[in-house]
Amino acid sequence: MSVQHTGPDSLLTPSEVASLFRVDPKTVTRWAKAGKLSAVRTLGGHRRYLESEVRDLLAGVPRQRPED
Amino acid sequence: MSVQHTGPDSLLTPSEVASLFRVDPKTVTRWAKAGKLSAVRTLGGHRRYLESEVRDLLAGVPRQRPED
DNA sequence: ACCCAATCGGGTAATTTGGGCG
DNA sequence: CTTGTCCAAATTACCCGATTGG
Repeated sequence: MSVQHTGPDSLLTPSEVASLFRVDPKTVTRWAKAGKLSAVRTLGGHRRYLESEVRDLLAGVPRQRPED
Repeated sequence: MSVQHTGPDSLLTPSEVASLFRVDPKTVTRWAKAGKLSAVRTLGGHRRYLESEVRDLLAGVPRQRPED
């Protein structure tokens, strides 16, 4: 039996994230490129986003920023 | 004499790998055919993947590529 | 031997990527 | 500076019937 890890990092596709934010998928890509959103890459280069992080962002939770 | 392996060689099914990457199981098959992912074959021809390798790939660890 | 979900194959739509432009 | 759109190329998703796994 395998135990579920503490961090269930379910992934979202670009279009799914885009729909949640009511934005074009390309915009989500820009956020990832800008480091505003962390992304996992498929072996083909497509991005998958952490659902937990997206939910936090949608809820208005500010992302951990490098010290100013 | 020991036949000890250097690492845990637990195997994952195509659908398990697909879930981890949030892709279709067929896509995982293409990765294997493309040599991006090493696969073990069952006697019936079904593929099984190395958990350790999959975890490395998910973490962004580039695969050791055959010499060009 | 039976059941049924999963994984073969192939083929064809739908997404995604990246760059550049407005 | 951020977002939306156009384009071509690459990657991925869904369709089928047949075989395999447990």
